[in-house]
Formats: sequence, C-alpha cells, structure tokens
Amino acid sequence: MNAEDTQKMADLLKALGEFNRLSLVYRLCDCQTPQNAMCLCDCCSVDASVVSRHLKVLAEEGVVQFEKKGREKTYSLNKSEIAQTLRNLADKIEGGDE
Amino acid sequence: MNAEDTQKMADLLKALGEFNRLSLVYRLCDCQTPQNAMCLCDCCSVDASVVSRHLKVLAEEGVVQFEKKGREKTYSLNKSEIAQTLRNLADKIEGGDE
DNA sequence: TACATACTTGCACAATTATGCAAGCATTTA
DNA sequence: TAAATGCTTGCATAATTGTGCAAGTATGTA
Repeated sequence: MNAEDTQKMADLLKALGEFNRLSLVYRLCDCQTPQNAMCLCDCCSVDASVVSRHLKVLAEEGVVQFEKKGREKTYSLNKSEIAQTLRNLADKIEGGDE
Repeated sequence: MNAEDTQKMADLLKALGEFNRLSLVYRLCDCQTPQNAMCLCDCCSVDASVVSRHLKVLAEEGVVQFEKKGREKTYSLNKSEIAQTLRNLADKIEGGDE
C-alpha cells in the first residue's frame, strides 16, 4: 500500500470519525430523499455554521454529494461508493488479498 | 442509533483515521505472526515513543491486541472483529437494515 | 553487578480541529 | 424594493492531537 492511498483512506476515516459528522451520515442513511442542511441540523446540537462546515468536509471526502436547489442545498450519501471502500478495507484487514 | 454507539464508532474510525496509525494497521495486515513494537517502527518514520503512543490508541480501541513477552510486547490485529465492525457500517450506509 | 534492549512517560510545542457568534452572500417571497 | 430564508465565512478561542527529546521503568544478557 503506497503512502498516497494510505493518506486518502486515513482522510476518509478521519472525516467519518467525528461524532457530529458521523451523526449526519447516520441521519442521511435513514433518508430516502436528499435533505437540505437546515433539516440535517436537527440531528446534532450545534450551530448551523458548524453543520455547514462538517457537511463541507464530508463532501470533500466524497462521503456526501449535494445539489443546489434555489437557496437550498440538498445532500445525499454516496452510499455504494463509501460502502465499497469500507468493505475493501475490511477485506484487507481480514487478509483477503494475500 | 444512540449517541453512545455513535461515539464508539466515531472513536474507532478516528483511531484508524491517522496516517501513521493506519500504516501500522496495514503493516500488521501483512504479518502472519505478532510483531513487536521495534519491528513495527520500521513502517513509519517517527520516533519510537510516537509509535508506542499510536499502538496504545489502537489497543484502547480494540484494533490491536498485544502480549507481553519478556521485555517485548508483540502486537497483532483483531482482524475479524474490526472487519466485522467495518462491514456492519458499510451495510448500514448502504441501507441494508431498513 | 553493569550494561544493553524494549518500551513508556513527562514535558514542551506546533499544528489542527471543533465550535459559536456575527456578518456576509444568494435566492425567494411579500 | 424590502424582508425573510438558507447557507457560508471571518474571527476568536478552547481543546485536542501528533511529535521529538530526554529520562524513566522493566527485563534480559555479559
């Protein structure tokens, strides 16, 4: 495993490894439709600006994607991509590629 | 998902989400036998004291386990447990439990 | 006993991070 | 146009984190 890929994986895990960000991810798990940021604010008891920044981190790491709709931004999980990445890590840890 | 479980999962992901710690995990992936800390030092270019502290974090989160052997400590990955936890997260994200 | 090896711990420090508040921008509505 | 809504950004701050060095402990060896 080269350093670049290791860093990328670490960055993803770090993005997921914060309480409020993970809460946002869990919240999005339960939504069938994309949600705007104000709606997502409900799941963590922090300022809206904080939620905005956490969503930005998640978007930068490819965990969520968003669409701009008027003055709203609607977010959804990149479910299959993130799930696949986590499963690949699980496989590697369990020794599936040796 | 309750707050306690969310925090626990976030703590695990945070433990994995740092470059040198993830490097240690990857290194242990490739070892068939438990490795001592000095050997593990090779995979990250930081002081031995730093490796010691990272291994402590990984042990606290249950990522690795160790055995004391004389003046050495030999570390190994909790492969199946961590792999299972990551797969559960992947399943949840992909919506497998709805 | 003296020394070497394997690790841990205390201290200091720089860098990063999470946060709230206030002010900003963009868009929609009255 | 004025006001409301949804979100972002700048600033300040407290807390956390990663790191190296030096000194410590514990165990093995000469």
